[in-house]
Amino acid sequence: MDKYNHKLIEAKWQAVWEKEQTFVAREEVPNNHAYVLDMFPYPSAQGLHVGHPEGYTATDIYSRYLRMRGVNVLHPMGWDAFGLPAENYAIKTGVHPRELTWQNIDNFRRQIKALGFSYDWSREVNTADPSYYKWTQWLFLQLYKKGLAYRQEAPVNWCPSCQTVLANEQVIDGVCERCDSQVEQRQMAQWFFKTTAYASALLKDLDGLDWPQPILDMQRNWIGKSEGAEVEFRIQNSEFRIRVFTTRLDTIFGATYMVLAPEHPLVASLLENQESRIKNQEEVKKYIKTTSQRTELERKAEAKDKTGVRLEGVEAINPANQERIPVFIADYVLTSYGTGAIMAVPAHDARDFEFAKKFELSVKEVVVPTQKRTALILHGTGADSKKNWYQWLKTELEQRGYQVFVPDLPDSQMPDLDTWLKALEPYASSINENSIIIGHSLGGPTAIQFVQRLERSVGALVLVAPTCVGMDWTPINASHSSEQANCIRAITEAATDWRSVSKKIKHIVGLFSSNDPYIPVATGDLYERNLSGSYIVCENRGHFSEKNGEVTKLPEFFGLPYAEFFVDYGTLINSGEFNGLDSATAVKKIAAKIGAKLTTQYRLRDWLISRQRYWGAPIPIIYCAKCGELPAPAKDLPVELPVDVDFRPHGESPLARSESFHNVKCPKCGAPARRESDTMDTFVDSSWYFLRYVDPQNNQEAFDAKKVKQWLPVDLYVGGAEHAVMHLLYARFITKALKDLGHIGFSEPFLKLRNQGLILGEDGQKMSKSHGNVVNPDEVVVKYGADTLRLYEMFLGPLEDVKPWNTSSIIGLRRFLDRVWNFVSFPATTGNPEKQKALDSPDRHRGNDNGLNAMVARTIKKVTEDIESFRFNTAIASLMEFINVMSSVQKSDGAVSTLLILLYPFAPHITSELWEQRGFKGYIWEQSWPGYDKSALKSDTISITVQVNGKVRSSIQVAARAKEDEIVKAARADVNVARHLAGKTIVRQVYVPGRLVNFVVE
RNA sequence: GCCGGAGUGGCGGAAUUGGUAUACGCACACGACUCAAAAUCGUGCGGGGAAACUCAUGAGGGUUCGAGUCCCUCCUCCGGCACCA
Repeated sequence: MDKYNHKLIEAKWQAVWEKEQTFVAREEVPNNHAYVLDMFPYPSAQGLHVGHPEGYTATDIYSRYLRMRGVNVLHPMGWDAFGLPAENYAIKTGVHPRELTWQNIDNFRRQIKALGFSYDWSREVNTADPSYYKWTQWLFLQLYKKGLAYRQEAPVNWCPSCQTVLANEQVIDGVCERCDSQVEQRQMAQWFFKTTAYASALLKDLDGLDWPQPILDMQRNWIGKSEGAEVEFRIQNSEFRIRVFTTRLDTIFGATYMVLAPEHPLVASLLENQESRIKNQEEVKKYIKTTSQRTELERKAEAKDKTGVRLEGVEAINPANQERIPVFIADYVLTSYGTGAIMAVPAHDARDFEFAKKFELSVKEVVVPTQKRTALILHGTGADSKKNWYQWLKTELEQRGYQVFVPDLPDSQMPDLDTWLKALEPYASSINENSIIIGHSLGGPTAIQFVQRLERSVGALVLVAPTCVGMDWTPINASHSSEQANCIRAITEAATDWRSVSKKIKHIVGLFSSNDPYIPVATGDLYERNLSGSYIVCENRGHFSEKNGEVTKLPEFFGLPYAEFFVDYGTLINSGEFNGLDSATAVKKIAAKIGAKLTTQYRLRDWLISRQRYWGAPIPIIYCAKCGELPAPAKDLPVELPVDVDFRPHGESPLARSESFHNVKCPKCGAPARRESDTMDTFVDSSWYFLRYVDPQNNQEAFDAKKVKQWLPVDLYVGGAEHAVMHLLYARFITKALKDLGHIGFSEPFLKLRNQGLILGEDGQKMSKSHGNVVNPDEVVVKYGADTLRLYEMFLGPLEDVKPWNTSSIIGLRRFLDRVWNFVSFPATTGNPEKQKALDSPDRHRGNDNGLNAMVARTIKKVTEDIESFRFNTAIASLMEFINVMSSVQKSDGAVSTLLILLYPFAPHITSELWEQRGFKGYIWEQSWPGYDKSALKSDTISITVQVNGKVRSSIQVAARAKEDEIVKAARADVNVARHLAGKTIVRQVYVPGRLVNFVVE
């Protein structure tokens, strides 16, 4: 028998498959078929890299497996052949994109075929071929007819380097996805597909898809649904109205100002209109000018710093409470979302709060947490302070929805912390993360000690004027009474202990009079914490003052739970008749009362498909001076790309400079007209290619509806997660549009989606030319063979994980195949008695094994389940175990043929060869997938783990049918177990059937 | 900042979904074969300990007879989104 020669074998079987058309999908087979699809590649000049075969191998394994289960599988491959790189390369070198692309495709096809994938090559498609893009243009016209394709002047993302328009999705951090140049804004007439028309369906139908959760999340995020209401605010003394969209109608009573986007048309109207009497016209105009000059990127960079200008003299009327509120323009409000105007509720929105802080606007709290907020007031010593300030504070807080506790602390002149803390114990259960603890004077240090003992954290701690009348805070000396000394010590220690409680307190507020001489004592660490910005210290700046022990004014923010703003839903306050309602109910009732319309907004925008490039499918539209914009007649399709075109970028479409292309007769009146010179985004090509595969040669229609009905939707789609939003969203959109047009009968193209994870370079970085860490699969195929590469890529780890390539590990998979080769090739005369014994021994391998049959059955089960759930790495591991155990024992033909069949989907060449060499009947791919005898899995004896107090002490062999009491008895008899039980009392025993016994002893 | 995902030997990764942590592979060490090397085969391989044992799944708590797996707090890394009202 020869050695395993992968080169000969792989060439041989690939030729057989090609000659016998083994993998051509059969249309005549009525039922039981599956469509298994890979994301087709862009045929780049670099050729295949090792990332491509990862997904292709996964679908190939699955396809071959399904075929052995009798399923008729459609498994096609093609080329996403239009696109910028070929055109950019052409600009640099002068090689025509078509020439380059066709060359690249040949290279890709050769590389892919060398890996032995079971594609039905008779269905290959190429999106850059006129026979394909004819139907891309047809698709465009279908959408056009339905009003789903439209042309509009729009600000577009313009890449000055690529000289083209980019979709929002193609602008990453303000720079071009492909060339990293800074993207500019330009006004241009552009073609759009109306993806927004399907926003709700695109969102809703995600529910029924078997897709990876992260992809579903990203799509939901991208569509960005928000439910809310549209409300009109009147402008005082004027006919103008400001229409706003809000998701928080429940907070409308807290709307203390309004903001319009600077580009909002109403702003221009107000400026023109004398009646509106904007007093600061110049300032407003200047602001509008500066914002318009700033690029998207600059706006984002300065996002933190809110800017804006008040429209002096303009006031809006809050329809909820008729209050007159100021109106601003500010660029933190975007024209492109909602109505381009907002009602600002600083108490319940972070951005509004920031803006309000900067412009010193009032903050009005109207929603509080539904869970009752609690406050604990710890007064200092002396009845006076109790009487004076806390009564008032209590009332204030109660009006803000708090439940206020004022523990009756022993009223002594000097604090006794232990006694105080004891008195506080009953209140501990009422304190949660929404609570405020207020410590006045000596209540401060007490509060700190109290928090320290709490198990939960606290919302806010407010320290009020930690003074103690008549005491001298200089270091303790002889003049202090012992009580005074204790007092000083308590406060100082509490202040020192600050760090230990700081993590349990979300916000800390210190209220001191500015001339308080004792601040440093109690707040040394407080100031330090202030630097990190997580609390506020209000020195007495009008927020609060304490005169003769009497509080005269509370800071405004005192009413808020602990943060500056509260964004959650809750219960309404300060909202007139709606007080006490929960947010959700309030929205409905307020809407009814003020006549607001409940609506839904989406973040999703229409899909801009125009590209001012050559290498794409021309948009089939004709412009006639008389008849206007007309679709190209169907009989004229395809509108072919002219070959002799100067495709160097000039900022207009290269096609515009091709006379032969550009000049055309009007299909309606025959007068001279011109063609649209833009081409379509390549994502249009790829959003319907899965339909073309079922009928790739059809030149009468895009696809035969019957064939589509037979094969679609796609049963399994595998590709990279980088297509999470764009490609997958566009393909879903096109599918829905085609359904509504009556061309197909389903609304979701891909029922089941799986992602392959990125394969990183050996250095753990993304493979790229610049890192010099790209691995070319060709080298691996030459050295180790396609089967080894396929196995290696699958064995690397879970399909969806990101994982680094490691060339030195490949050898392990090759060794495995060598062992398979030897195992099958050499006659089964030399069984190793030791191994045979081990195999028959019941405790081999985690127990449960009574020999060869069980091993075979277990492997069939494992491999089958793993293929079904895409865990190819562990399937291979179990095949390795199988070989390891069996390679030196007597083997039956049955075991050998089973091994070959199980391995075939992963390594089709070597298994096909061994099947033939061994003299088994037919071809291996004609065999059916093995089932297994469930009873073979069962063993006569089982292994039971014995634990004492949860620690493993032994493992015992018992008969599979042994009863609990027998097993327990056997377990206790075990020497090692007995030793751990000796002299102890068993207080409990846990028996998990078939697995373990645990004795709990004392 | 927000939304996802992940942290297990020197490395890639397993773990029946709460039940013997480290399967399988790489690397490494030793042995056999060989004049020798490679290849192959065999043995060993988380830390500590002579052993009994004991400590280990990013950190700290919790639930449980029992936690890599469940809950809470935190740290780190990766991916996506980002003024979306």
